[in-house]
Amino acid sequence: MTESVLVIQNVSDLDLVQTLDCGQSFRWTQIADHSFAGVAFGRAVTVTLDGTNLRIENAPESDRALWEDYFDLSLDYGGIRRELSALHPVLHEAADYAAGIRILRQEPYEALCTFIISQNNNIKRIKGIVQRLCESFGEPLAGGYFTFPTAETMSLLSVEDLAPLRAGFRARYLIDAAQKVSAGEIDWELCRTGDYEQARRELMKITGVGVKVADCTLLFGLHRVEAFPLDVWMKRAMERLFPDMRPADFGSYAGIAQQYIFHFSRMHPEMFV
DNA sequence: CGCCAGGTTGTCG
DNA sequence: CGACAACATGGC
Repeated sequence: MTESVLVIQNVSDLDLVQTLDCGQSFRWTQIADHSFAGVAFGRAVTVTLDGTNLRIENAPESDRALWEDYFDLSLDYGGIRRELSALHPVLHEAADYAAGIRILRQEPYEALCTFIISQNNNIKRIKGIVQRLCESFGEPLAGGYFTFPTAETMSLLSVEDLAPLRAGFRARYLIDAAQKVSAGEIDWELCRTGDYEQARRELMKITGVGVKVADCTLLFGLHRVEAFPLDVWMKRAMERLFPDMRPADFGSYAGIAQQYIFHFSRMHPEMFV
């Protein structure tokens, strides 16, 4: 079998562990120090960072733009980090600590579903449910991987069909999301480019999607980098580390600041005891 | 065994 | 509005 390798050169501000294992995507498995295996856009690949070379195995040259886009390589994270660091000394510290995080440009429906699953749940178990969802209803790929199931496929399922996932009370939310998305009731273009509050309300038409799941979907699925999702970690961090800051104070790249703070906080739980 | 997890919903005051 | 229990499941 022929193995195609795509190499993207001169990549900066990227740490695969920080980016792929920081709770924005639940589809990647670490297989070596700087190497992950996973699926995005229906393509199963292995990604490895050798210095400033990002190697993507099992990817044809024609997918170069797709992977550059997925890892958000056209955005100047160094510049954004300097801008954010000037806002607050603790944000400066968090940004330095998490400097290798990039906001992935995931598929909107996949981001929506995985963050529906994330509610009142832990990352380990979220990954398990997502994996069972793909194995059960996605399309098989080489190497034992599976695509993320489409909204159309999932819209034909019932809550009982999802029982093997052990998603609990979230199962009916997934079905509602699949039905509304497949029926065209969710305007992705509005979510991507419309007024932020309107985009939020668009997603909150789905049962089980509140403010936080909407914010995560907009940030990780539609690259609305002004989104500032507030989960339990972020609420603690805002109280303890940024008592003088409001979410709006973080500006148009608030979502990137949010990821820096989220990762920094999660890696330093002793700060919140 | 009890607490908690990248929350949302429904209900009650 | 704001507070608060219920919701399934399983890791620790």
